[in-house]
Amino acid sequence: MTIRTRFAPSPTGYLHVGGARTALFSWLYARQHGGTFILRIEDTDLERSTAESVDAILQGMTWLGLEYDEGPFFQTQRFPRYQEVIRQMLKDGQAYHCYCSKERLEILRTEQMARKEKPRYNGKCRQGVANPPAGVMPVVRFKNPHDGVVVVEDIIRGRVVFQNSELDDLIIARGDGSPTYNFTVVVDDMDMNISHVIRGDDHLNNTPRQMNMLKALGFTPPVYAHVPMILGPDGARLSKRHGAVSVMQYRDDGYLPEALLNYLVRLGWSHGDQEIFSIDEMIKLFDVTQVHSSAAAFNPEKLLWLNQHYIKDGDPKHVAHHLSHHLGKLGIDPSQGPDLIEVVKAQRERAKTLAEMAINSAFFYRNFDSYDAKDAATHLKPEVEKPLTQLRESLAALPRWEAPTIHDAVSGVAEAQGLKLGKIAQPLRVAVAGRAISPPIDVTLTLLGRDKTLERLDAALEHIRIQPVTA
RNA sequence: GCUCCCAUCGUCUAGUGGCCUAGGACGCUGGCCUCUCACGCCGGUAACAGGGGUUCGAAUCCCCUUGGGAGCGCCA
Repeated sequence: MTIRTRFAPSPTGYLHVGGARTALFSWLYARQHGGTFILRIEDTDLERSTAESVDAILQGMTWLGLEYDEGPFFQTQRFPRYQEVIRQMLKDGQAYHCYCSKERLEILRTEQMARKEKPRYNGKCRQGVANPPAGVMPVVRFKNPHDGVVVVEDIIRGRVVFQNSELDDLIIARGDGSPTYNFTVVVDDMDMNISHVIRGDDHLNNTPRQMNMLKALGFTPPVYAHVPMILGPDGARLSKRHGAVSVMQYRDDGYLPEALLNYLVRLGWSHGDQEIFSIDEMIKLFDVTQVHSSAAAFNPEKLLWLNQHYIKDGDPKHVAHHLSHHLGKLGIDPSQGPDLIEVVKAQRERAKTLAEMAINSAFFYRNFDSYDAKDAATHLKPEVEKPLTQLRESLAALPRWEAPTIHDAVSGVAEAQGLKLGKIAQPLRVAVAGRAISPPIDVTLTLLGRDKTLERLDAALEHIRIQPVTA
């Protein structure tokens, strides 16, 4: 059997982490079986769908690396096909026109709720309407069976049984003739030969209706896998008020796509005690049937930890590639300064995000505007003028500008002055980096280069001389 | 309200009847390392929602309660 999975977002917003997770699961499933992954844009809601959202979703998929083999297909371009199926169903008596007004339906719903019943269409027009009211564009409803049950053999939920008596005749075409969601899904899954539908469990209740329509059309339903939703850290359904839910927001905040993917794959699924999964490992080890049936809460701290891990252990070249995007946002051109890959190697252990790393690395590429006030007050004091002056001479005289010789020079001056290394390294650090945070001082100076180092040392000495002696 | 789904540390999870005085990870926290910030290393904190069964034996199976979630649209 050929495996064909699909991701079918509606373009009414950005790609959010919940969607990204179901997309990942579908993609993984297709990849591990040598199958096909299809992207389908469900834009039948003309009111809410936007081209910007389509772009945002495509962009998110690309950034995550979830490449699709077919698509993107747009449902709005398949209207003729839906009309064709609707006509056929009407003709075969599997669907019928309904002239009930929205108002009447609303009253019906209210009455049913008052009677503590599940609100549903009562089938008024099901047997045909003798005198269709003039000027009313009827909707088309699917004739759902009255009796029997629909059994969903969900590969992550297990067997779920629905009574047909609980289901009503859903609308498959609006008054204006446009098809509705539950219907287009059925036609598309059928036409696209989808073998496995992996989607959010908010669709579990739609499944029996879809299966009934598939059956009416003579098509064997695909295998279903309903993955639980993602909850916010507070246990409520994940939403915008929980902060970042957009995939692209994570890019902008300095996350690596592999970190997000790794975080998402471990949400509701595990492989023993393993926490770190490369894409290849995910493809090899992921098992949809083992996905938890309970909802999982999104934990930003753990994502951050994973991001740090990938920054720290990832290929420096790869990290540098993504870092340059963030340096660019700071107005920095990484080609004007030390080799970015070397900067990454120096900084990788001290940043949880690329945005943070960019800020921490800015001083390599441009002069800082001012010293961190607290760090300057602590370290750029009159008593370091002498050691720093001596250090300046020592550094200026070095035959070669490389880490070991720089280190020897710094510790040599410290020793000569009877100071611990930190007593000289810290002022030096503030002098060149603007604050008391940087990679090891010898590495920092090596990357910064001799000219800038001496230049900034001179500026620091000047700063020490002109500051008021009251301190 | 009705239907469906779910329930192990704060969070993600291991666990599929004895290996569990419940393991790992994030977080938090004590210590070590140290030129800063970090990384790393060692240690600590903390859970089977409650009640009934089944069984020689239950976190694991069944039922009930409670608590969460989803659906019930001419939205997807």
